[in-house]
Amino acid sequence: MEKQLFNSIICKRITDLRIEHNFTKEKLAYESGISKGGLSEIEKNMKEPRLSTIAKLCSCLGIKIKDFFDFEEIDNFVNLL
Amino acid sequence: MEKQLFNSIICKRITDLRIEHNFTKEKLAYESGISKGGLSEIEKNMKEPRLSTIAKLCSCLGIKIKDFFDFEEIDNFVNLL
DNA sequence: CACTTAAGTTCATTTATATGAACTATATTA
DNA sequence: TAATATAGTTCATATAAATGAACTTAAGTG
Repeated sequence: MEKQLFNSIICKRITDLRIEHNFTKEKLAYESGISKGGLSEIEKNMKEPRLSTIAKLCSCLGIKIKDFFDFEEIDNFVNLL
Repeated sequence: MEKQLFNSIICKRITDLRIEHNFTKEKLAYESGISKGGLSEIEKNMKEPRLSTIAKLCSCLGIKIKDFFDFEEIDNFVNLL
């Protein structure tokens, strides 16, 4: 089942950052300390990642949480909540 | 049960912003479209708010999500994840 | 071709959050 | 005092995310 629009851009953001940093799903999951099955389902927009999950990913990718949420598409959708 | 340190500063952030904007828990919950019971437990650090919940609160408070995560204490704890 | 390895997906189970109703506490006032 | 209203809390239930194992897929290689 497809989740909401807001979640879909968050999940896409994870994929974009992962590719940008040259990680496979498997590697990012392992090094972040989350399950690769979970990351797979998140990137396919099948679940909404928990905040603590996003924090682990950010820590692994070396970016601040506020910067995770600082990207173009997000501002178009926040108003729809 | 007390939740992790990272979550505690996120929950405190919600309380701080709510007070700053002169909302009661009841009013913020109602206007954000979340349950007041849930908000109560979040502010008491009994649960980790979902990202979509934080997004609703930010929308109601009129702040961007990236700014929600832009505050002093957060940088001290991200490295501990 | 058969085998191995790496990457990704699926799913049953465990664990956790969101809801809404019932409850407590406090203040106000008729 | 009894009644009402407002704010906040607790908890059973419903719903959803995280895990880990089993699975698929594809690439490479003896």
